[in-house]
Formats: sequence, structure tokens, C-alpha cells
Amino acid sequence: MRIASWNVNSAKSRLDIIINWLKSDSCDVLLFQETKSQDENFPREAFSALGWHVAIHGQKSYNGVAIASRHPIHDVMCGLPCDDRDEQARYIEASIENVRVASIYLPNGNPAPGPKFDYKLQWMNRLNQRAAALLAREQPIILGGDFNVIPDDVDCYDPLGWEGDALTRPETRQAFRRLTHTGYCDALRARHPHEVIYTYWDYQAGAWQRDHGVRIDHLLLSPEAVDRLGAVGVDKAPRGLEKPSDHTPIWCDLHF
DNA sequence: ATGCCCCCGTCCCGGGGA
Repeated sequence: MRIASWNVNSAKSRLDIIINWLKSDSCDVLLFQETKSQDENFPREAFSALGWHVAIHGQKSYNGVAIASRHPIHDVMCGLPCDDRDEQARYIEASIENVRVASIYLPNGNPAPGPKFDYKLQWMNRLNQRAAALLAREQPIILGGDFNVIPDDVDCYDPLGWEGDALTRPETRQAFRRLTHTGYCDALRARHPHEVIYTYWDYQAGAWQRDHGVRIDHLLLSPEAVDRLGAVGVDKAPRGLEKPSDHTPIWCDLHF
């Protein structure tokens, strides 16, 4: 089973690119983010026409997360626990076969410091609690998404230029490392320990052409998922298409 | 130091993104 994560920057604007990517057998499960679509306007039909299932958690204009799968999707949970007042659609979790997956769009947090950065850290705290609770299920779990975290300097084309940014601040990296200390594995680093691999290139200033990228999209695996882990990679091709998302998909294979 | 670019809404600007 190949599981991918992709921040598509609008499901509607990117629909043709997404559907073509699925049609070329790129994955079996797609966790995607920034759908920017209310549930009633989400282009479900394009996925069902392929025979795919879809679970969505959207809001107007901003954010929005979804899961698409060849296999049926069960036990969907929308939103992180522990804050009923949080209206931002950034988390959806579900079961596919015997795998528990979550599609995550973690807050950006800029400018930092400030209330948006505080929200990011609170959100990461809630994610950590949920992630720890999930481990008790002792099953393959994949937390995938746009984490808005640059884990290490090697994951950024210009670490000095990004110093102080919400994506690289020590508090952010520490909160991310708490997930790995709890027992989750950064799948890309498990297979490519030292390679420079990016998943996002800004639309501006020719960042793609100059390879000014950062690695902020991640797949975090429970030990039971790591036991079944095969190859892991980033598919750069969609970033080079016309009218692309600024992110490109990351994927991993689980063997059953 | 700032903006470059792109998406959304009931819309020709402003908020948000990273």
C-alpha cells in the first residue's frame, strides 16, 4: 500500500492535476491539505468517478484537509480533541484496511512570536497528545501532512535566512521532536538519512528554478508501520507542471 | 528591508500563505 501526502493549495484549482496523478497509479491513499473548500462544494464526483473513496473536513476559503483512497474509509474523526472552540479545519483521521491515517495541516505560526505562533504551539501540543494516545492501538499509523516544520538546517536551502521563522524556531523543532521521541519515525529520514530533499518551493522569486526549497511535508510512522516500511520518496514532477501547487507529494510504501 | 506569486470570496482588493 502506497500512502502519499500532498498540500494541493486548493482542491478545485488543482483538481485536474490531482486526478491525473491518481490515474497514473501514484498511490493507494492520498492525504491532502489546503483543500480550501466547504464540504458541500468539494469536487467529490471526480474521485468517485475513479472508483475512489473520499473523506473531507473543510471550511470556507482557508485550510481544509481530506483523505482519498482506493479502499473504503472507516471511522472518520474530524478535528483534534481538547479544544471545541477551534474552528480551523486542519485534522482528519480515519481507518483504511488495518491502517490508521491522519491528514494534517499544521498552522504556519508566523509572525513569531505572537498569537499565531502561540496557536501553532498549542496545536502541536494537542497533536502530541492525540499521537501518543493513538500508539496504544498498536497498529500501523501514519500521520501525514504539511507540518509547517523544517526539522533540521539540512531541510532548508538557506537556514540563516530562515532563522527566527516559525518553521525553524527551537520551540517548533522541539515540539516536532516530541512526536519522534514518543515513538513516531520520520519515514523519509529512515530511508534517506542525509540527502537534501525538499517538498515545498515558493511561487515567488524563481524558487523552484533555483531549487530554493524546504522540507515541511512529513510522514510520521508508528513502530508497527515502520515494521512494514518499504521505499520512501518525494515526487517532484507535479511541482514542475503548469499551474502547480507550491508543494509536491511525499509517499511511502507499506508491505502487507 | 520589502516584495516577488497564488488562492479565495460574491470580488478588481485584502487576507492568508511560508
